[in-house]
Amino acid sequence: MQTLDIFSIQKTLIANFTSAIEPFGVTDVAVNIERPKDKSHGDFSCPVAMLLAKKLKKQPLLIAQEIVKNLKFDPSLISQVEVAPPGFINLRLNPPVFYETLQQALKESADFGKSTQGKGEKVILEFVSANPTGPLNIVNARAAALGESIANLLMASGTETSREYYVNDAGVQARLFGQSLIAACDRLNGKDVQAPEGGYQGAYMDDLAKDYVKVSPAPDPGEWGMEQVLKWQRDALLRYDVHFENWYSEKKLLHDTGLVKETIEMLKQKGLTYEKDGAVWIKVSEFGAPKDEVLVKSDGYPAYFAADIAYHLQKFKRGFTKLVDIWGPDHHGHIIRMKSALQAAGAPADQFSVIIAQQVNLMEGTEKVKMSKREGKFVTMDELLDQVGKDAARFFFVMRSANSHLDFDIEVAKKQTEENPVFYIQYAHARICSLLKKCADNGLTPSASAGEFVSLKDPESFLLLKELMEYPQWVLESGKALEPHRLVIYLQSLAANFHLFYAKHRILDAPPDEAKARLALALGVKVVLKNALALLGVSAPDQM
RNA sequence: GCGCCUGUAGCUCAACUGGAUAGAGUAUCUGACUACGGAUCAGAGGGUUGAAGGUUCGAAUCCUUCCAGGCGCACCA
Repeated sequence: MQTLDIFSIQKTLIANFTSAIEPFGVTDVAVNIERPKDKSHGDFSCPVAMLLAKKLKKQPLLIAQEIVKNLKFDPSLISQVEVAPPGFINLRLNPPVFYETLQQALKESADFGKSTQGKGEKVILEFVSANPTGPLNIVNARAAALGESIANLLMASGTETSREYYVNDAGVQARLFGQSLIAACDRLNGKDVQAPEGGYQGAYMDDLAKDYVKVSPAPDPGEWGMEQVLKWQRDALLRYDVHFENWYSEKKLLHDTGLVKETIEMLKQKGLTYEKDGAVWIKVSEFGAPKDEVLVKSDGYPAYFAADIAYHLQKFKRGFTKLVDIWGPDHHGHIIRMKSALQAAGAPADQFSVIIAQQVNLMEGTEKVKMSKREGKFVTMDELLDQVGKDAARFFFVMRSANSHLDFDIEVAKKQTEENPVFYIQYAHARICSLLKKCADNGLTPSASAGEFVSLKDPESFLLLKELMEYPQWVLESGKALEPHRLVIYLQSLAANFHLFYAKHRILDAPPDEAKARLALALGVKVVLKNALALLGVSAPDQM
């Protein structure tokens, strides 16, 4: 018998349905197997009859009944087929299938959930990419948590993925930053100077100045300062358990190599540019952008946009088939511009997508925390980590979809109580660990093979068995959709179902066969809790 | 003015991308250990999915028009 997992089961079912609808002669309908929202409807559901209804101009319910007549299932796989209004065909799995997948989960352990279902694409995920002119802030922290989790999900499903941090170390920023640092040094010496217009000021600049004056001979203030700030950022991200394969320097890799100039030249040759008011413009408005943009400023320097186009074209040239960027809410207007530019340059623009990590409101209870730089109230990622810790921070940021404007309640995140959703899940894990230990002390060990699980017959056990079986699919889908919050929803449900199972069924003093089977189920839950939390960057403690 | 995002239970958010009776957490109220971790479990109340139309077997989801909030619309990055 071949290995039995959620993917192969679904594949089989789709094949079964596809041949069952062949007699209808409709070819352009894709068979789709869903999880019913209401668990009482069964384990799988197929809405294909409703899709056919339109084409055949017949009642979906009647079509569903006809399909069922044509359906031929392997009886060891499917134990029940039902038609439900308005035309769903619902299926139930044969119980041994669940036992089989639990055995699989226990065997694979830390590898359970990994698959090769997502292989084929080569994804580059660019995120955080904050200017190296100051510490990382809250939105950066959100982007970091999202990016890292998405990368983990993609890789777990076999998608080749690279994480990249684009370092904006060129242009006006660098100059301004250097000047600001000099101004800070002057302030150290008692002079009353401000940072230049649009420059950088704040306690961290003064700290930087104190270190800068100690370095001799004095290096270029802009370059030196940015290196220091980058180091802060790296350290903060490391502390946050966020890693990058590559830090891509705008200056070194795009400007110094002449890539930006080449790109501008290429765009010119394609006839995509024109001159106006002493500047070079790119005709992105012909490709969907609301207006044209400046490529080369009238002072002769390339505009930021030019470097950004070069950078993204380069990503394709480096062999990536899919480009995903995570940007802050203030950049959503750039999406259409970038897409237009890529399209104009002849790149596959639909393979470029942007996730907007929406604004974060820091809350303390019902009160909004003022994000005043001067007061320094948790404006930086480091300060947030000091306050709530890595687990809560990572969890809270991926708990909601990137699109929602997030209220981050520091009070709740700090709490070590049931109000805090992280602890609910971690508690389930710790509880299982403690249970396993206690059982081991009493000479009880979990059973390990499918045949020994037959005593798991109650609805609570089946709920868990089913959820365990579905786990690899949740990993795949959350990754594909670039939405880690889906995995959080899954986790909360798994933890809740375990607590329910635990409250209802005794393990230690059950008859040995039952006890060992239940213990195996608990172990399966523990394995998945730990694996899933790891993908989100949250620890799974053995005790709390 | 134009564009993007958001609007769902008192509050914070889901809803597998058009599917079945719109679900969780929290807050409120009520119940459950002489027992493997009560950081838990069970139950109750709570909804015109911002509003009005439209599309179809079927809409929180799609199209149109409004309303409200946020963010963009630089030869800044």
